[in-house]
Amino acid sequence: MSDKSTRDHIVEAADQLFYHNGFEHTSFSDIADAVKISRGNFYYYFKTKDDILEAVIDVRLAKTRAMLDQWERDGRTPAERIRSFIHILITNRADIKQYGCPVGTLNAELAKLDHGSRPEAAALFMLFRNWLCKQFALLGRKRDADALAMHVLAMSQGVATLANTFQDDRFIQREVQQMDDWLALIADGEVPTSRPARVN
Amino acid sequence: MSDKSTRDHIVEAADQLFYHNGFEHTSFSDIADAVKISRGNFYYYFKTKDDILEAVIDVRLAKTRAMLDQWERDGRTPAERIRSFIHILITNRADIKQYGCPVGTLNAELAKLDHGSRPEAAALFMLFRNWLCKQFALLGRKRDADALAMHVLAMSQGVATLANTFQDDRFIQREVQQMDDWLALIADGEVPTSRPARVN
DNA sequence: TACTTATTTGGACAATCGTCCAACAGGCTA
DNA sequence: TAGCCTGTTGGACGATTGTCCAAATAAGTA
Repeated sequence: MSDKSTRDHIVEAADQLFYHNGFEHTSFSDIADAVKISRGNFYYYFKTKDDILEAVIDVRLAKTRAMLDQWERDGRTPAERIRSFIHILITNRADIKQYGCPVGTLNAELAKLDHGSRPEAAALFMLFRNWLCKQFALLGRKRDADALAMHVLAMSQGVATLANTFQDDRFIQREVQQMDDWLALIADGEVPTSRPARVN
Repeated sequence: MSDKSTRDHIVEAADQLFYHNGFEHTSFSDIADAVKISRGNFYYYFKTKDDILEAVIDVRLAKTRAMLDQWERDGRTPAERIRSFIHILITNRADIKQYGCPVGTLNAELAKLDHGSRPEAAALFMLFRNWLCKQFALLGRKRDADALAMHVLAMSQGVATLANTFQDDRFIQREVQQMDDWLALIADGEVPTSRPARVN
């Protein structure tokens, strides 16, 4: 039918450019230059720029699902799996320092543009939220699993935002360390529901 | 010399539009329509769009300084003052739900645009950081005051980002409650330096 | 009153945006 | 070979962008 490589190259380049420079700030010409095709060729694969965004989000959704599945196979305990999530901050710290969190910044931009693909971008967050929720439930925190998932998500977002603004690596390291310690307490059942630890 | 009201109206309208729709997505025409002046009149007060951004940031810096000074006068204890900061999330929850944090989203956008005013936007964050740092020092946490300040900033940013994405009010309420409890522990000297609480 | 300065107007400008298409190249089948 | 399908090209299009200015108006001074 169709040679998928060109379409894939477009989506791949758009994905990176949207992350690095933002969706609106990225033009057709920018993507065309990156893929080294003519500007007119886009219309053969995508009707509008918004269609490219949808394709990019779809790819990100698929990649995220694959990553979460992999973590579920690799991590022997729920705590280990949650730790895998937290440690993306370390793994991707170079990119985060330069461009922030790809999920958070995309959602923030689409909110300002009042863009039609906001729900799909939010689904990206929902993927992590539900996965984390599941892991906390397995940890025996069924009652407040979602609250804990949101808490971890919020921390990660905040750390990414500040690391980006202040261009600070060690801040990431420090906050991840704290989250690891916090997670260990949760895993040991030492933190009361929905409340911070209280010293006896 | 010059009637400042027109200039002030421009900056005021630009401030709001930049927050609601983003800097790049806001055009001269948008601002002109809001202020009800002709598009050409901008050049009398500002040479470029970037100059308007600088003016907007300057106003935000001044307003923020005034707010922090006020909190310092009102709050009788450092803990009360820090609580004032945390509770912006509640006070401004309607705007945060719709547009996110004005400081965080501006910094995120300028980072992607690789904009020249990034440092000035970061100074907006620095204002909060230094003020919080001072309050934690007064609380007797001189050694890790800045780390605690960054931690509070990060939490606030993460909460704002997720509240915006998920359009969730109660999430803000819940996280603020947790931060209040955490702050109370810090104020009572019950949380070890740079580490989460450890149950005996 | 006249003259000067301060402010505002509406449109010109070059560039860029997303969109769209007629023409063309290359490979495959008949 | 001739015809057809799949991909690709480069540029036209109307709209919009930020910038800039000559002219008109308002305000203030002599």
